[in-house]
Amino acid sequence: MARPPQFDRTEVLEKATQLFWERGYRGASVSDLVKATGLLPGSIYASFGNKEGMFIACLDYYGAQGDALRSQFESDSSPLTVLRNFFFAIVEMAADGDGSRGCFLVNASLECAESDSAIKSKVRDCMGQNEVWIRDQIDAARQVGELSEDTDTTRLAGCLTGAMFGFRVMSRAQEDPDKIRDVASTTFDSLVTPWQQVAV
Amino acid sequence: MARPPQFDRTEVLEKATQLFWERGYRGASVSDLVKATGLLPGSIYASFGNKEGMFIACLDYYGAQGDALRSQFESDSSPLTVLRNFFFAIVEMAADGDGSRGCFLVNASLECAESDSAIKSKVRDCMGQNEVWIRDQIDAARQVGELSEDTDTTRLAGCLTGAMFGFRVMSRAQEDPDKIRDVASTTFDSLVTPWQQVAV
DNA sequence: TATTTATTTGAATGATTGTTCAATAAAATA
DNA sequence: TATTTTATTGAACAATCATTCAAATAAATA
Repeated sequence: MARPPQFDRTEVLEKATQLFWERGYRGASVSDLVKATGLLPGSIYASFGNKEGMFIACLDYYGAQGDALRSQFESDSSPLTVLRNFFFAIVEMAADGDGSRGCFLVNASLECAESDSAIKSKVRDCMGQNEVWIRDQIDAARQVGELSEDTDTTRLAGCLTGAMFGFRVMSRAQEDPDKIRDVASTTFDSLVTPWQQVAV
Repeated sequence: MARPPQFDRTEVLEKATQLFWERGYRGASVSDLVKATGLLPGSIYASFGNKEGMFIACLDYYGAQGDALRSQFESDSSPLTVLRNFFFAIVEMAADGDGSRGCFLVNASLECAESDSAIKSKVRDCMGQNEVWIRDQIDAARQVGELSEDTDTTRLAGCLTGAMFGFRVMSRAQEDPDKIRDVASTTFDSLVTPWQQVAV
């Protein structure tokens, strides 16, 4: 027997995420959030606790979108294709016009020092999930024989994750889209090709 | 016929850079800067114009240290060795205990949106100088025959720069030092080895 | 319809933000 | 030594910051 929230939580998180993504945690004020989401301060604090709580909710929302994106690529086609498709989907997001925002997680990770511990650990969570998924695809590719048995799957996953961080930085730094595509594809091929082999 | 500044500019820039590097542009307040540098607000504004001016001066200072570091590795030994030594010096800085600050330039680039145009362009300047230097070393290595004539030196320089961005992100994200070393060296080798050849 | 519970409102909070400025101090020239 | 020029001082500025809260509102149960 209570009044339900008037606003659509997803819609609010979407708008808040866009704002934080573009301006950063400290660069977006609560009154900016009020303007962007249409919520008044009281509602924000009732629903998210405080500004940090709202930011973490946005990181969560962004992380969940990452989950959705990744699972969208999963299929019964070859694991290496799944991995490649995902990788280059991210490349396109970075190269695209809106890529100048970079990756919300990477941005948040660099903006916040270790003293913002709640934010940092949420960021690490989401990044970790991504890296584990990548390693899972590599493991699967190895198991199917697309990659050599010698493949150090954890290492390769780490390298690809690092490469993705790299071109997301380039995209926020306003690098030429074609250069981002070029660097990303060259790096992907250089890292993966040595372990590739025809399926058994 | 005027009173000279009382403070050592380099000393002040060093302390301010440390602060901005750890906490970010918006995360470090002017009163934090006052505490860290020992300068009072009036002196800061007389010498640097405003907070943004001081931040840009710090980026400049950091960039100049990069110049110094790079030239420190230049020698008459092989260009590829120069490049490798520089690359792994940065790797060690990232893996080291103090690496949790990441790269000041990368941090600044991600924290600031395009609206912070003066900061953005200073960051791009310094990053550009770094990438050009890397390409110069690769060019030299190609000319000496350490790298194949087919080597696309601009592309390789871009890939190595991107890789360095990547592990600097990992270091700010508090990744395990040994993992950073592993990822960095694997990526370097994967990118460079295919073009390497015995000197003519 | 009356009551309960939660949300929304929007003004007000005190703290902190970046910045200014008149007064003071000190070095260098004349 | 007197004068000029700049640096330093540190209090004060208005603006903005994140946050709070009592009142008003609305849905759901009884």
